[in-house]
Amino acid sequence: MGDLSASQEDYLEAILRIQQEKGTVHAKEIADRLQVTRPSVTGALQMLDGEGMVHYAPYDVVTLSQKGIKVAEDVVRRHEALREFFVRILDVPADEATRAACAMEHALSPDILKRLIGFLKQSRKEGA
Amino acid sequence: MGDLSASQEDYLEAILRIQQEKGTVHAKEIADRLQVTRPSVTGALQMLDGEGMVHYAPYDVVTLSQKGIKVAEDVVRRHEALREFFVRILDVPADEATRAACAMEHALSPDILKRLIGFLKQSRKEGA
DNA sequence: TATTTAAGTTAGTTTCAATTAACAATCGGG
DNA sequence: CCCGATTGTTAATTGAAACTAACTTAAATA
Repeated sequence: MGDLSASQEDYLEAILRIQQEKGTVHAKEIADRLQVTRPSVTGALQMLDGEGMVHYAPYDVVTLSQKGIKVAEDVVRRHEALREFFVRILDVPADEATRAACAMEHALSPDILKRLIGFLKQSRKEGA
Repeated sequence: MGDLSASQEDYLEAILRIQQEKGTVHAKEIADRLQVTRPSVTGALQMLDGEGMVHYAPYDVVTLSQKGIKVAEDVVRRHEALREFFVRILDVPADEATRAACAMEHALSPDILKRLIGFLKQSRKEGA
Protein backbone atom coordinates (compact mmCIF):
# COMPACT_ATOMS: atom_id res chain seq x y z
CA MET A 1 0.00 0.00 0.00
CA GLY A 2 2.97 2.28 -0.43
CA ASP A 3 3.58 4.56 -3.36
CA LEU A 4 2.72 3.69 -6.90
CA SER A 5 5.36 2.80 -9.45
CA ALA A 6 6.13 5.06 -12.40
CA SER A 7 4.42 2.53 -14.61
CA GLN A 8 1.26 2.56 -12.55
CA GLU A 9 1.21 6.33 -12.57
CA ASP A 10 1.55 6.29 -16.33
CA TYR A 11 -1.51 4.11 -16.66
CA LEU A 12 -3.62 6.29 -14.39
CA GLU A 13 -2.53 9.46 -16.16
CA ALA A 14 -3.32 7.96 -19.56
CA ILE A 15 -6.74 6.81 -18.39
CA LEU A 16 -7.60 10.26 -17.07
CA ARG A 17 -6.57 11.97 -20.30
CA ILE A 18 -8.46 9.51 -22.49
CA GLN A 19 -11.47 9.91 -20.23
CA GLN A 20 -11.35 13.65 -20.77
CA GLU A 21 -10.73 13.51 -24.50
CA LYS A 22 -13.00 10.66 -25.53
CA GLY A 23 -15.45 10.15 -22.72
CA THR A 24 -14.87 6.42 -22.41
CA VAL A 25 -11.67 4.49 -21.99
CA HIS A 26 -10.80 1.35 -23.91
CA ALA A 27 -7.72 -0.77 -23.28
CA LYS A 28 -6.59 -0.39 -26.87
CA GLU A 29 -6.31 3.37 -26.51
CA ILE A 30 -4.21 3.00 -23.37
CA ALA A 31 -1.92 0.57 -25.15
CA ASP A 32 -1.47 3.00 -28.04
CA ARG A 33 -0.63 5.94 -25.81
CA LEU A 34 1.81 4.14 -23.59
CA GLN A 35 3.27 2.10 -26.43
CA VAL A 36 2.76 -1.19 -24.71
CA THR A 37 0.96 -4.33 -25.85
CA ARG A 38 -2.65 -5.11 -25.06
CA PRO A 39 -1.79 -7.90 -22.60
CA SER A 40 0.33 -5.43 -20.65
CA VAL A 41 -2.71 -3.19 -20.30
CA THR A 42 -4.90 -6.04 -19.13
CA GLY A 43 -2.35 -6.92 -16.50
CA ALA A 44 -1.96 -3.34 -15.34
CA LEU A 45 -5.71 -2.83 -15.10
CA GLN A 46 -6.16 -5.97 -13.03
CA MET A 47 -3.44 -4.82 -10.68
CA LEU A 48 -4.79 -1.26 -10.44
CA ASP A 49 -8.24 -2.66 -9.76
CA GLY A 50 -6.73 -4.69 -6.94
CA GLU A 51 -5.24 -1.48 -5.55
CA GLY A 52 -8.61 0.23 -5.73
CA MET A 53 -7.44 2.72 -8.34
CA VAL A 54 -9.70 1.74 -11.24
CA HIS A 55 -12.93 -0.12 -11.82
CA TYR A 56 -12.14 -3.02 -14.08
CA ALA A 57 -14.28 -5.84 -15.39
CA PRO A 58 -13.35 -8.07 -18.32
CA TYR A 59 -14.34 -6.64 -21.70
CA ASP A 60 -15.88 -3.63 -20.03
CA VAL A 61 -14.94 0.01 -20.24
CA VAL A 62 -12.42 1.33 -17.69
CA THR A 63 -13.12 4.03 -15.14
CA LEU A 64 -11.04 5.61 -12.43
CA SER A 65 -12.06 5.26 -8.79
CA GLN A 66 -12.09 8.30 -6.54
CA LYS A 67 -8.65 7.29 -5.31
CA GLY A 68 -7.51 6.82 -8.89
CA ILE A 69 -8.74 10.25 -9.90
CA LYS A 70 -6.82 11.84 -7.05
CA VAL A 71 -3.60 10.15 -8.05
CA ALA A 72 -4.06 10.77 -11.76
CA GLU A 73 -4.78 14.44 -11.22
CA ASP A 74 -1.71 14.72 -9.07
CA VAL A 75 0.44 13.19 -11.79
CA VAL A 76 -1.05 15.64 -14.27
CA ARG A 77 -0.26 18.53 -11.95
CA ARG A 78 3.37 17.44 -11.79
CA HIS A 79 3.46 17.00 -15.53
CA GLU A 80 2.02 20.42 -16.27
CA ALA A 81 4.28 22.21 -13.81
CA LEU A 82 7.38 20.67 -15.32
CA ARG A 83 6.14 21.30 -18.81
CA GLU A 84 5.46 24.96 -18.10
CA PHE A 85 8.91 25.32 -16.58
CA PHE A 86 10.55 23.78 -19.62
CA VAL A 87 8.57 25.82 -22.16
CA ARG A 88 8.41 29.18 -20.49
CA ILE A 89 11.60 29.33 -18.46
CA LEU A 90 13.97 27.10 -20.42
CA ASP A 91 12.42 27.83 -23.81
CA VAL A 92 12.16 24.16 -24.73
CA PRO A 93 10.05 23.33 -27.82
CA ALA A 94 6.53 22.16 -26.93
CA ASP A 95 6.74 18.53 -27.98
CA GLU A 96 10.13 18.00 -26.39
CA ALA A 97 8.87 19.63 -23.21
CA THR A 98 6.02 17.16 -23.10
CA ARG A 99 8.36 14.22 -23.50
CA ALA A 100 10.72 15.54 -20.85
CA ALA A 101 7.86 16.16 -18.44
CA CYS A 102 6.67 12.58 -18.96
CA ALA A 103 10.12 11.32 -18.10
CA MET A 104 10.55 13.40 -14.95
CA GLU A 105 7.06 13.70 -13.52
CA HIS A 106 7.32 10.49 -11.52
CA ALA A 107 10.34 11.66 -9.58
CA LEU A 108 8.97 15.04 -8.51
CA SER A 109 8.36 15.19 -4.76
CA PRO A 110 5.36 17.01 -3.27
CA ASP A 111 7.50 19.69 -1.68
CA ILE A 112 9.51 20.41 -4.82
CA LEU A 113 6.28 20.52 -6.80
CA LYS A 114 4.82 23.05 -4.40
CA ARG A 115 7.88 25.25 -4.68
CA LEU A 116 8.07 24.91 -8.43
CA ILE A 117 4.46 26.01 -8.74
CA GLY A 118 5.24 29.02 -6.57
CA PHE A 119 8.20 29.91 -8.72
CA LEU A 120 6.14 29.64 -11.89
CA LYS A 121 3.41 31.83 -10.50
CA GLN A 122 5.93 34.46 -9.53
CA SER A 123 7.67 34.37 -12.90
CA ARG A 124 4.31 34.79 -14.67
CA LYS A 125 3.77 38.09 -12.91
CA GLU A 126 7.26 39.27 -13.67
CA GLY A 127 6.63 38.39 -17.28
CA ALA A 128 10.18 37.11 -17.45
CA MET B 1 24.18 -1.29 -25.83
CA GLY B 2 21.53 1.37 -25.37
CA ASP B 3 21.26 3.69 -22.41
CA LEU B 4 22.04 2.69 -18.89
CA SER B 5 19.34 2.09 -16.32
CA ALA B 6 18.84 4.37 -13.35
CA SER B 7 20.28 1.64 -11.17
CA GLN B 8 23.42 1.34 -13.27
CA GLU B 9 23.88 5.09 -13.22
CA ASP B 10 23.55 5.05 -9.44
CA TYR B 11 26.35 2.52 -9.16
CA LEU B 12 28.67 4.49 -11.44
CA GLU B 13 27.95 7.73 -9.62
CA ALA B 14 28.59 6.13 -6.25
CA ILE B 15 31.85 4.61 -7.46
CA LEU B 16 33.07 7.97 -8.75
CA ARG B 17 32.26 9.74 -5.51
CA ILE B 18 33.89 7.06 -3.36
CA GLN B 19 36.91 7.14 -5.62
CA GLN B 20 37.20 10.88 -5.06
CA GLU B 21 36.61 10.76 -1.33
CA LYS B 22 38.55 7.68 -0.34
CA GLY B 23 40.90 6.92 -3.18
CA THR B 24 39.93 3.28 -3.52
CA VAL B 25 36.53 1.70 -3.93
CA HIS B 26 35.36 -1.34 -2.03
CA ALA B 27 32.07 -3.11 -2.64
CA LYS B 28 30.99 -2.65 0.94
CA GLU B 29 31.15 1.13 0.63
CA ILE B 30 28.99 1.02 -2.49
CA ALA B 31 26.47 -1.17 -0.72
CA ASP B 32 26.30 1.25 2.21
CA ARG B 33 25.77 4.32 0.01
CA LEU B 34 23.13 2.80 -2.20
CA GLN B 35 21.47 0.92 0.64
CA VAL B 36 21.62 -2.41 -1.12
CA THR B 37 23.12 -5.72 0.00
CA ARG B 38 26.60 -6.89 -0.88
CA PRO B 39 25.39 -9.53 -3.32
CA SER B 40 23.53 -6.83 -5.23
CA VAL B 41 26.79 -4.94 -5.59
CA THR B 42 28.66 -7.99 -6.83
CA GLY B 43 25.98 -8.56 -9.44
CA ALA B 44 26.00 -4.95 -10.56
CA LEU B 45 29.77 -4.84 -10.82
CA GLN B 46 29.86 -7.98 -12.92
CA MET B 47 27.26 -6.52 -15.24
CA LEU B 48 28.99 -3.12 -15.46
CA ASP B 49 32.27 -4.88 -16.17
CA GLY B 50 30.53 -6.69 -19.01
CA GLU B 51 29.38 -3.32 -20.35
CA GLY B 52 32.91 -2.00 -20.18
CA MET B 53 32.04 0.55 -17.54
CA VAL B 54 34.20 -0.68 -14.68
CA HIS B 55 37.21 -2.90 -14.14
CA TYR B 56 36.13 -5.74 -11.92
CA ALA B 57 37.98 -8.79 -10.67
CA PRO B 58 36.84 -10.93 -7.75
CA TYR B 59 38.01 -9.66 -4.37
CA ASP B 60 39.86 -6.80 -6.02
CA VAL B 61 39.31 -3.09 -5.74
CA VAL B 62 36.90 -1.47 -8.26
CA THR B 63 37.88 1.19 -10.78
CA LEU B 64 35.95 3.01 -13.46
CA SER B 65 36.91 2.60 -17.10
CA GLN B 66 37.25 5.64 -19.33
CA LYS B 67 33.71 5.01 -20.53
CA GLY B 68 32.55 4.64 -16.96
CA ILE B 69 34.16 7.90 -15.92
CA LYS B 70 32.40 9.72 -18.75
CA VAL B 71 29.01 8.39 -17.74
CA ALA B 72 29.57 8.92 -14.01
CA GLU B 73 30.69 12.50 -14.54
CA ASP B 74 27.65 13.14 -16.67
CA VAL B 75 25.37 11.82 -13.95
CA VAL B 76 27.12 14.08 -11.45
CA ARG B 77 26.64 17.08 -13.76
CA ARG B 78 22.91 16.36 -13.93
CA HIS B 79 22.77 15.91 -10.19
CA GLU B 80 24.58 19.16 -9.45
CA ALA B 81 22.54 21.21 -11.90
CA LEU B 82 19.29 19.99 -10.38
CA ARG B 83 20.59 20.48 -6.90
CA GLU B 84 21.65 24.05 -7.59
CA PHE B 85 18.25 24.77 -9.11
CA PHE B 86 16.47 23.41 -6.08
CA VAL B 87 18.64 25.22 -3.55
CA ARG B 88 19.17 28.57 -5.20
CA ILE B 89 16.00 29.05 -7.22
CA LEU B 90 13.42 27.09 -5.27
CA ASP B 91 15.03 27.64 -1.88
CA VAL B 92 14.89 23.96 -0.96
CA PRO B 93 16.90 22.89 2.13
CA ALA B 94 20.26 21.37 1.23
CA ASP B 95 19.67 17.78 2.26
CA GLU B 96 16.25 17.60 0.67
CA ALA B 97 17.68 19.10 -2.50
CA THR B 98 20.25 16.35 -2.63
CA ARG B 99 17.62 13.66 -2.22
CA ALA B 100 15.42 15.23 -4.87
CA ALA B 101 18.34 15.56 -7.28
CA CYS B 102 19.14 11.86 -6.77
CA ALA B 103 15.58 11.00 -7.64
CA MET B 104 15.36 13.13 -10.77
CA GLU B 105 18.87 13.04 -12.21
CA HIS B 106 18.26 9.89 -14.21
CA ALA B 107 15.38 11.38 -16.15
CA LEU B 108 17.09 14.61 -17.20
CA SER B 109 17.72 14.71 -20.96
CA PRO B 110 20.88 16.20 -22.45
CA ASP B 111 19.03 19.10 -24.02
CA ILE B 112 17.14 20.02 -20.89
CA LEU B 113 20.36 19.78 -18.90
CA LYS B 114 22.08 22.14 -21.31
CA ARG B 115 19.26 24.67 -21.01
CA LEU B 116 19.04 24.32 -17.26
CA ILE B 117 22.75 25.02 -16.95
CA GLY B 118 22.30 28.12 -19.12
CA PHE B 119 19.44 29.29 -16.97
CA LEU B 120 21.46 28.80 -13.78
CA LYS B 121 24.41 30.70 -15.18
CA GLN B 122 22.15 33.58 -16.15
CA SER B 123 20.43 33.66 -12.79
CA ARG B 124 23.80 33.74 -11.01
CA LYS B 125 24.65 37.00 -12.75
CA GLU B 126 21.29 38.51 -11.99
CA GLY B 127 21.79 37.60 -8.37
CA ALA B 128 18.13 36.61 -8.22
C1' DT C 1 50.56 -18.18 13.42
C1' DA C 2 45.92 -19.59 14.35
C1' DT C 3 41.53 -18.08 14.63
C1' DT C 4 37.92 -15.04 14.39
C1' DT C 5 35.61 -11.33 12.02
C1' DA C 6 34.61 -8.78 7.99
C1' DA C 7 34.08 -8.58 3.14
C1' DG C 8 33.03 -10.74 -1.15
C1' DT C 9 30.85 -14.34 -3.93
C1' DT C 10 27.54 -17.91 -5.53
C1' DA C 11 23.20 -20.00 -5.95
C1' DG C 12 18.58 -19.80 -5.75
C1' DT C 13 14.29 -16.99 -5.14
C1' DT C 14 11.17 -13.03 -5.58
C1' DT C 15 8.84 -9.12 -7.68
C1' DC C 16 7.68 -6.13 -11.34
C1' DA C 17 6.59 -5.11 -15.75
C1' DA C 18 7.06 -6.10 -19.94
C1' DT C 19 6.81 -9.66 -23.92
C1' DT C 20 4.77 -13.46 -27.47
C1' DA C 21 1.51 -16.92 -28.83
C1' DA C 22 -2.83 -18.55 -28.70
C1' DC C 23 -7.57 -18.24 -27.59
C1' DA C 24 -12.17 -15.71 -26.63
C1' DA C 25 -15.40 -12.07 -26.96
C1' DT C 26 -17.40 -8.19 -29.21
C1' DC C 27 -18.82 -5.39 -32.97
C1' DG C 28 -19.87 -3.66 -37.63
C1' DG C 29 -20.87 -4.46 -42.49
C1' DG C 30 -22.78 -7.48 -45.91
C1' DC D 1 -27.87 -13.08 -38.75
C1' DC D 2 -23.30 -14.33 -39.69
C1' DC D 3 -18.59 -13.71 -40.40
C1' DG D 4 -14.40 -11.50 -40.34
C1' DA D 5 -11.70 -7.94 -38.13
C1' DT D 6 -10.71 -5.84 -34.03
C1' DT D 7 -10.21 -5.93 -29.25
C1' DG D 8 -9.47 -8.25 -24.93
C1' DT D 9 -7.74 -12.09 -22.16
C1' DT D 10 -4.91 -15.99 -20.56
C1' DA D 11 -0.78 -18.53 -20.04
C1' DA D 12 3.89 -18.93 -20.24
C1' DT D 13 8.44 -16.48 -20.73
C1' DT D 14 11.83 -12.99 -20.27
C1' DG D 15 14.91 -9.65 -18.08
C1' DA D 16 16.25 -6.44 -14.58
C1' DA D 17 17.32 -5.83 -10.04
C1' DA D 18 16.73 -6.72 -5.80
C1' DC D 19 16.78 -10.29 -1.81
C1' DT D 20 18.34 -14.43 1.63
C1' DA D 21 21.20 -18.25 2.87
C1' DA D 22 25.30 -20.37 2.61
C1' DC D 23 29.97 -20.50 1.41
C1' DT D 24 34.80 -18.55 0.45
C1' DT D 25 38.42 -15.36 0.73
C1' DA D 26 40.87 -11.92 2.93
C1' DA D 27 42.20 -9.09 6.91
C1' DA D 28 43.04 -8.32 11.64
C1' DT D 29 44.22 -9.44 16.11
C1' DA D 30 45.12 -12.23 20.13
